[in-house]
Amino acid sequence: MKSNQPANRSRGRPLTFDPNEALDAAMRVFWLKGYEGASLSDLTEAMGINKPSLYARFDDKRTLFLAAIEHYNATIGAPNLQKLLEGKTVRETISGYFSAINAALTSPDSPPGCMVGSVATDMAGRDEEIRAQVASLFASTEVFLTQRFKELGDAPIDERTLAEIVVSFGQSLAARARVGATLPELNARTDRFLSVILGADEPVSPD
Amino acid sequence: MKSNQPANRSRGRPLTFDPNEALDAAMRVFWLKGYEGASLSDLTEAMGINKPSLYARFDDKRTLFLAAIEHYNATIGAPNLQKLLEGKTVRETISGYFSAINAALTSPDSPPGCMVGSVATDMAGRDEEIRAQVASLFASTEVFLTQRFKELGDAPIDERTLAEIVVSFGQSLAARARVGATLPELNARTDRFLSVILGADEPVSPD
DNA sequence: AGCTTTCCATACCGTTCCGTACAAAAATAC
DNA sequence: GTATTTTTGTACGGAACGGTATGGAAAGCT
Repeated sequence: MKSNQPANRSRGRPLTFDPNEALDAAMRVFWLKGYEGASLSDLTEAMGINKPSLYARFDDKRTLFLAAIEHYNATIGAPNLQKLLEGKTVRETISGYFSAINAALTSPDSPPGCMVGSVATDMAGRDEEIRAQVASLFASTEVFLTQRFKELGDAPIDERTLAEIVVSFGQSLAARARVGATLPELNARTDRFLSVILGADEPVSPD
Repeated sequence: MKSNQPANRSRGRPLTFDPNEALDAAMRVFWLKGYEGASLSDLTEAMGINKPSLYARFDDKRTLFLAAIEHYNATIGAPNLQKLLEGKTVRETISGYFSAINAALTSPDSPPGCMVGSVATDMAGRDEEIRAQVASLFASTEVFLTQRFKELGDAPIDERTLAEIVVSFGQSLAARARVGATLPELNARTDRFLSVILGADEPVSPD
């Protein structure tokens, strides 16, 4: 991983922007417009910087995209996964997980759907490094869920299979959100799914 | 729908290309490269025509993309749906359906994954007409499965819910194929899914 | 044949693309 | 204060972008 850091960070003209905020803005542009659909003008405008600053900090457009995927995982994917630690039963855990990702997928503050599940997965078809990165994210998500289900101990079926099915359903929710499904629709779909997988119980949506 | 047909098709210089084959070639370019990632040069080269011919027959790039989605549905999506008519039980039907789409998703003759589920769904986030078109395809697929399950009569759960879950799982298979999953991997995932949804029985994969 | 219709190939249009050169600006170091 | 380091804004390249004008080529019609 090539580093673009200066030799002495304390000297020289200070940055006029927060690199993390700029990366967050870039992530949202890619999330909405896709990789090729996001122009450098789109990016620099949203990031509030000029092109030389972008290149000095993030090398080039493709490297910035890779960083944006990591940033998405760090700021959105991982926090959703942390919801898995709250429930005390498999049902509570899965329900809380879906509740969190459904809200994220339909947040009015963000582009629709999942950046990894739609934009990066599309891009995975034509870029080997991104393909491997996204495949790794999918796989590690399933590993994480499998581990959590085993810790909880009350899964009605094989934990890995349950994790596969839960992650798979989550991916389909992302696709639905991308094509316009609302939060209540996603929650209703989730409730029906849970009823089939785990048997009838309290729904995700409180109404 | 604006038509670009000539007034008298029998007169004048004949076409030197098959419009349907050209559309098929364009579909594959979009399928691999995405909408913005597919340049007119990419398209015309794959279609074997020049730009004026493309514009005379398909209006412009975006209209060609819409036509490519329809072509995908007609040549790949619909034939897979027809597999639903072959089985005599819900299990046979679902198993045959997944067997067909898993093969399509990993065909060495095509780009990986599903054009609608990856490329068009990504694009749906930034183009209202495409969003509506893809949402309609998703919805009608679920309607078709629901109807078929009701005809078969042996669904163990509510037919619409089963259709939702089956289509959702199919979408996740498409995402997995896009990021590199092989046919055996998809079939294995499918077998585990079917065991949970419908109970243990013969697997999709014969080995 | 000559006319009309349609299509093809080249060449071109203005714009936007990604990326960079350059010099002024703003900070620390001495 | 002067030198050094780093970032900033502007301005610019060469290439590729989506799209089109134009003139010739290839067919049917009369």
